[in-house]
Amino acid sequence: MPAALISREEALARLAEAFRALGYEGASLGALTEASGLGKGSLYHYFPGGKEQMATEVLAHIDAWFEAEVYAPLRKAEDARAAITAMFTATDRYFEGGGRVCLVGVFALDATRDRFAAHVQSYFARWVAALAQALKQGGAKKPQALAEAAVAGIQGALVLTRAMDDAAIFRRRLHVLRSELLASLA
Amino acid sequence: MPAALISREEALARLAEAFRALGYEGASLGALTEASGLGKGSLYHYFPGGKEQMATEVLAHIDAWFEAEVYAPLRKAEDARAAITAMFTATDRYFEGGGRVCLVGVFALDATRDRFAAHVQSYFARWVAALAQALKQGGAKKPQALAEAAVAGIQGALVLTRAMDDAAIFRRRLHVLRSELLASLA
DNA sequence: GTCTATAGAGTGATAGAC
DNA sequence: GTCTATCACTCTATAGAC
Repeated sequence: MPAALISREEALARLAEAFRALGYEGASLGALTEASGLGKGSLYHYFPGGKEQMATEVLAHIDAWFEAEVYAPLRKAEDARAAITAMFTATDRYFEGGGRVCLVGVFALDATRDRFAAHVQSYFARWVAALAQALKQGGAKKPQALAEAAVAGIQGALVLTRAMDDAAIFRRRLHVLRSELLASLA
Repeated sequence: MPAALISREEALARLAEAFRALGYEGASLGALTEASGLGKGSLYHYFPGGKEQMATEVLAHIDAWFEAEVYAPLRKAEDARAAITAMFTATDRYFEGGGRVCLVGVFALDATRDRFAAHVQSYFARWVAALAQALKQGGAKKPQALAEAAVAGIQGALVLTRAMDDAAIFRRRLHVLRSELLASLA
């Protein structure tokens, strides 16, 4: 059969949303087949490693997106102010103004973390490091601490937003975090 | 059997740790029986509503602890500085310096939230409100925003700490958040 | 005929309920 | 401990492209 109704790429994006909403344990294969729009056969054809492979590839996909859209621009930033502003724009877009939760954060909190510990750790470590580098380049005094505060702040904002089911919290928090970082620049 | 080896209270505390570590979906009844130290029969004797009742009672237990140790002291604070310092001490103790994760935060992030939405929302809303009241009483300028930032900051610190498996992150973040709140007081 | 993509009934194991 | 539902996963069957 030549023309698949749903591409592997599209299936991966849909799987990501399912894992994001349900968590790793909560995402049953039934839910994943339904979300992906693929039959069980197709799913296992694409992902012979099963659920774990699906999650691993979803994490890799997210990682690649952040690497290209967030980490790399921060690292090679010449204008720290612009780079940091761009990071918040990308972050807001990615998390859909708080309507979407961080899959890596979800995986980090429960026992799923142990299974994907390397992915989870790398995602956050590289985010903090890239942001710290941009802050340092911009002349901030404590770049590492500021970067840690901002990344933690974003994750906390997602938790609070989801808990209260109020996207305004996310917007408010992002705005404040951005202002604080920009104010720290020389 | 007349004398239970494990009290209902003790069982509840152990169930809380299991839910905390595994998430709601991830906590199988097998894991819960093992964690509780009770047989399956005793578990259902104590919690006829099954897994959902266990989680509900665990949430209520956590809620009561925070109400007594954190929210109430903040609300009736005469000395805002002392009350806020006490909040951070209690928070650090409760989360064991970052070695323990926030069960309500874990529940908030995945589909579990829908099941316990009222508990989850109330927990965070009351924390933010109580802290905002203490800040206001202490003469802070934007108590609501500051309180939101602090509670989100604590949750984010827990996510980052667990993701990086580094308790130093939690200590650093709590210290900074406390300093910021204290600095905001008149 | 072979290969890739598909669907879905069927597998044993284990879940949660009681 | 027993029940049934559901789990992750396998397998067979089938379709069309080459």
